[in-house]
Amino acid sequence: MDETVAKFIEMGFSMEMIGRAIEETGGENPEPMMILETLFKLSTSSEASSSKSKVIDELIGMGFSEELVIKAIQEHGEKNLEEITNALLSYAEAEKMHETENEDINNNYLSDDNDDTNLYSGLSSSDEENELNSFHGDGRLQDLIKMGYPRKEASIALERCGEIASLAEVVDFIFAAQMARQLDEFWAAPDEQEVLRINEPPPRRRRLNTDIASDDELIRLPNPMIGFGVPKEPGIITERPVPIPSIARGPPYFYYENVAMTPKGVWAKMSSHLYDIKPEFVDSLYFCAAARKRGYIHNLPIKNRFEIQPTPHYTIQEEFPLTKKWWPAWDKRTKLNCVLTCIASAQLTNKIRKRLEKHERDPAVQKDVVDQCKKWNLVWVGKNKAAPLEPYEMERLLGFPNNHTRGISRKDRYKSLGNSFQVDTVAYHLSVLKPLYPKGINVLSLFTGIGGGEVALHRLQIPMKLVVSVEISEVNRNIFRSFWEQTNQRGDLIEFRDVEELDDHKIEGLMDQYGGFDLVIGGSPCNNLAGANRVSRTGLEGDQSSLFYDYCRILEAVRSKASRMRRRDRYKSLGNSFQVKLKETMFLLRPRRLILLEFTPPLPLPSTDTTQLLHNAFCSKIENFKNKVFDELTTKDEKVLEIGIGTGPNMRYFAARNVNVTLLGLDPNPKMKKYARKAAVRAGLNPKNFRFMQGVGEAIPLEDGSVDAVVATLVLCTVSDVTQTLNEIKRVLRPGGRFIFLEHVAAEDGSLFRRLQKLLDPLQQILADGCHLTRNTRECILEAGFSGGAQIETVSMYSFPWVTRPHIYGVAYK
DNA sequence: GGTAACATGAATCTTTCA
DNA sequence: TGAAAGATTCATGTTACC
Repeated sequence: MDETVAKFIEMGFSMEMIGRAIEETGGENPEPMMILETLFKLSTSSEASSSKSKVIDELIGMGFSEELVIKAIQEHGEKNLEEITNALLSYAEAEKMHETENEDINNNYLSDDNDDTNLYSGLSSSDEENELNSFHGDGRLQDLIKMGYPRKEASIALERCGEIASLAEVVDFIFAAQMARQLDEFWAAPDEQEVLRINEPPPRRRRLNTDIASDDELIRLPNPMIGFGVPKEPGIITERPVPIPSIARGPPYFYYENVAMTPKGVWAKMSSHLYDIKPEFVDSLYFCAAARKRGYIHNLPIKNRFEIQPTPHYTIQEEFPLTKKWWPAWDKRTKLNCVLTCIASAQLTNKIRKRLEKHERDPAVQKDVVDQCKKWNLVWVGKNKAAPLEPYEMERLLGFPNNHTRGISRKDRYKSLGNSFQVDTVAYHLSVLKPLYPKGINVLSLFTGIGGGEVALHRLQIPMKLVVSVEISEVNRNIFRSFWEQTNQRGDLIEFRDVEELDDHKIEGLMDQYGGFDLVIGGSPCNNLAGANRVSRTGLEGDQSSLFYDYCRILEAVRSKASRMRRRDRYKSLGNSFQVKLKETMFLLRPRRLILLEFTPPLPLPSTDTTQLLHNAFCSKIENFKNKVFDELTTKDEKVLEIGIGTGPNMRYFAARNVNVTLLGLDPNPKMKKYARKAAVRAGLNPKNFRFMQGVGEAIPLEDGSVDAVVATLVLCTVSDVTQTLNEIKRVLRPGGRFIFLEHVAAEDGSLFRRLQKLLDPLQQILADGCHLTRNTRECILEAGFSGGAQIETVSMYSFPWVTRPHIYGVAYK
């Protein structure tokens, strides 16, 4: 009995409640199941009849202010939870509008001139209505950015909400996503939570219009440009002055680089798109004999950095000793300027030689020559002979191996080197990864160039288990591949030409295959940012430099997927026991009424009475329902495809209809294979008749008309493209074949439940591996064009989580 | 057709000086 | 402190040459 009580405590019930439940159940040794039922009863009723403070606490925990919660309870009574929630949502909406108005007033007040740069200034209510109504077309993203939302959040919201969404809906989505992120942080592992609590900066929901950044918002370059400190200078710090926002902390790490001297406002914009992390500006002249002013936005730790050995020479004369003999005393340079992509002409060398032969002692001539030498980075290679650096000399300055770029044209060598990292500088920053990844690292390298980041990791002796490289220049790809081969790398190198090839699906596939990325490194093109560009220095929106947004897109996809993988692994590391899952579920649910619609633990259940009872209690109630769905299958269905087979929770339903069925299981996650196979064996299916296929519903790897039936239970809520998935299902079905389905769908338009679904949709997508709450799957199926029509029933039942209802089930005929 | 040489500017930051 | 001058800058487009 003590063990049973302990289990109930572990599930989250209080001792007091368990005592009451045992008492009410009666008898000296009541059945655990009976106690459990009483506990649920008590739990549910206690939610409604508990003290006011408990209700307040819970609503505050949902993100509402204490003041509003009390107001709502006073107005609607503490027992009417639905009315209270409805009222709170209305209050929150009104408060948000009020907040917006205040910000507008403040913006106008703070604005020096009342021109049109502020979108809100002078807007009447009808103007606002017009704006809400006219929120369509290509300018939607820009509108949101002008309103102050980060581009990343805005573009995700637009993508998820769809073309016809109103401004209010998209803004609601962003707001809900912010809430979801905060909840996500709540669910972070204990060690992550500890980090989150320290120096948490207040979240910024809205920003000023940054198209024309004010002076306060500009990021100014530091002087000296030493970032968080450099080895040979005093002032190294080990804690960031401005902490990394919680959303960006922890692995996978990222490291973004670009030129320091950009048009005004560019770094502020890049920072705002990379989690508001303040850039670290470093001039490579503190590492080598040439300047290279760069900004780095990264979430790496900064403590215990170290230099790679051997360290480069610190002055021109030490790096290139042969120049000492010819170096005139009046040229005081010890450092070179930035290595650029172009070099001086041979004609300039000739001109300088001729002038010096005639006027060597003329200070004016000397100054002019030094100016030219600085401008073109010339070094003295003979008497009165100042010449540009050779490519191999640039390689040395930049920390690359000798002849790293050999084998391509001289011009391409200069171009590639001029665009590369300074390896020693980057390696200093990346050195903190060495103790973190002693067994190696998985790298996603965007805009790889000639592989400066990878050379740094190699010189740090951090094994690269995997490098996924994206580089558009064939010349650069060849250089990098050559480096990979010459250094006998043992890891896998996967190359992409264009960042656009790397969509979310590919990223997730790679992460599933290799267990995720540890580092996303890259510097997007600076062509439209660089000071040396006199033709098209058009800023971050320029043709090439706008690829920065692809870096952000890909990084976000990687971190989002990693977050889901981490959560999944966390469940596993905790034993993936039913109790753990249930405890989390019960915490989320208010009131505590639930039925698990589809849950089969990936690992065998612990054989305790309580967990088994719980499992039985939840699953028995849905069994009848699922049986009805699967009754559509007959022994004539010899070859059946199940989309999203997961761990195989439906195996017994298949086995009950046709034990000899040939079952094809499709799932994007290859790790599901072993669980699905075990489930098939447990259900009594012949393992030889079961085939697992890794893939997605949008691209089913089967021939046309090759299966008798397709089954999908709770899958269309998760796929990226419902219409495409349905088209694929039609394609692989034989004529007369049937699509059998069970899905949860959006609640009725305009209902409170629908509003809650809309609010919780982003959270659900994060917690439930991309599951959408607001899909109109019924309409999609009806419009999919199944030639034999479709029969669809709608039911409303309690489910897990409770917002995933109502449900539809039925069959569509090809 | 491919490569190399050559001519071209302005934004931004830094330094100087009144 | 602010204006002015000086210094620096992951470049581009055209032409010449092989």
